[in-house]
Amino acid sequence: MALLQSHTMSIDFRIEERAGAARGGRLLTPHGEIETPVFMPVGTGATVKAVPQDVLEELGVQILLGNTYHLYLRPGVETVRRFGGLHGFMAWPRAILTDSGGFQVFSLNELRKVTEEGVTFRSHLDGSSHFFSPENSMAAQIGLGADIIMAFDECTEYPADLARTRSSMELTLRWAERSKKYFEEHKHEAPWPGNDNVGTAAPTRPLKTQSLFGIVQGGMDLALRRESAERTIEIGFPGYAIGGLSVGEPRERTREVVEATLEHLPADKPRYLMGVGTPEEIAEYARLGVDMMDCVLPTRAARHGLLFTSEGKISIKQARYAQDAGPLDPNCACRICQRYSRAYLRHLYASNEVLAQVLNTLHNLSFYLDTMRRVRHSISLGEGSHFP
RNA sequence: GCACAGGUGGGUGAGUGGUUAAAGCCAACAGACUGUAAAUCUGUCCCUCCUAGCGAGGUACGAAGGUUCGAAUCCUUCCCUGUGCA
Repeated sequence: MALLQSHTMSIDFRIEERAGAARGGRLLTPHGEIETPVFMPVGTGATVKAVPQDVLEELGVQILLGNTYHLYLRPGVETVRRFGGLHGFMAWPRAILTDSGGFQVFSLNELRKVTEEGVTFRSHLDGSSHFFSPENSMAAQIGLGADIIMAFDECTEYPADLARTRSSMELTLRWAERSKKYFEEHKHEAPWPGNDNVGTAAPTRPLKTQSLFGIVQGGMDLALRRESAERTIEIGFPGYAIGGLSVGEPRERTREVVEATLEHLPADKPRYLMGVGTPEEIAEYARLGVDMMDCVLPTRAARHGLLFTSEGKISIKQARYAQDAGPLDPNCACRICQRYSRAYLRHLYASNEVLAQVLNTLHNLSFYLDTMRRVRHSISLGEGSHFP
C-alpha cells in the first residue's frame, strides 16, 4: 500500500499568492493544472448544454462538472467506463469533477426515500427504482473517472430546524466515512489510459488516481457548520466543499455561512463552494477565500434569455432591444459581443432558434470566466479587498 | 344559380338559451432561475374608472331585426368564406 501510494499521482494544491483572505493558487490534477480561484461550468449530462468541448477549451475552461446520478441513469457508468471514463467519452482532455448525486437527494425529493444505508430513487426518466449509497456512488464516480469526485452527502433542505439539520449533518458524516473507505480501497481503478499497470507490484510509472473531496453540511447553523467542518477534516480529505447552500436561503445567510465555515477549513487545502452564484457573488466568495465554485446559473439563465454584463443583467427577450444595434456588453471582449447586435440576439431568442442558446451561453460563460480571471489578477496584485 | 358546411377576442379554436368578458393552445408583454427532471416555470393579455377588488361601468362572438326575464347560443332577412353540383 505504501509502495503504491508513493507512486500515486492525484492532486496537489499550491497557494502562490494571497490577498487578504483570498488565495491564488494552482491545483494539479491528472488532467492538467487549474488556476484558482476557478469557476467550473456545469455539464451535468456530459455536456455543457449548447457548447461543444472545443469551444469550451477556447474559452479557457479549466475544469468541468459532471453528475453521477444523471450519467448513471443515462448512458450508464459501464458505457462511460468503456470509453476510458468521461474524458474519453465526451472528448474532454482537461479536468473533470463529478458530483456524487447528493444534490439530487435534495432536488428530486419527491422521487426518493433516504435511509441510513442510502437513498432509493425513482428515475425521473422512466420511473424505475434505483439505490444510491456512499459505496455505489463511489463505484459510479470511479467508473466515470473524474479527476475530483465528491463524497455522497445529503444536501439539507431549507428551511430545516436544528434537530433535522443535525441529524442530516450526522448522516452526511457517516456517509463521508463510508465514501472514503470505499474510495481508498478502489481509487486505482479509474479507467484512464496509462492506468493499465493497475495491480502491478512495482509500477514503472506513477499511477494516476482520482481525489475524493469531503462535503461540509450543517444548514444555516454556524455551530453545526463548525462541527461538520471539524469532523469532516478528522476523516481527512485532500479538499473540502461547502455544501447545502443556495437552496433557497436569503443571500446574506449564504455569505454568513460561507464566511463562518471557511474559518474552520484547512488553509492549505482547496475549498470548493458548491452551487454558487451570480458574477458578483463568485467574486465575493473568492475574496473570502473560496478556491472553486460551480453554478448552473450562467448556462441555464443564458438559455432563458438572461445575460450577465458589466452593466448588470439583461433580459434579451425584452422588446426594447428589438432595434438595438449595439453589442450585448460594450465592455466585454467575448466573441459574441464582438460580433453580434442585441437586436440579432433578441431575434434569435424570440424565434426560438437553437443558436440563441449557443450564443447566449457562450457570452455568459465568457463573462463568468473573465470575472474569475480579473479576480485572479487582482489577487496577484495583492488587491484582496477590492475586486471588480 | 342550387346544395351542403361555416363566419367567436392579435391568430387558432372550444362553447349551441343562464356561475361566459367567453376554455385550451399560439403570438405579444413582463418576471423568475444559484452542486441542471429547466430550449423550463410564473404572471398579464377588450376599454374606462376607482377606495385597486373573486371592484364598478361600458363594449364584444359577420350585419340588421325578432323571440325570451335572459342570446355567441333559438327565429327571419341580408353580407361574406369554403366545398360539391350545374
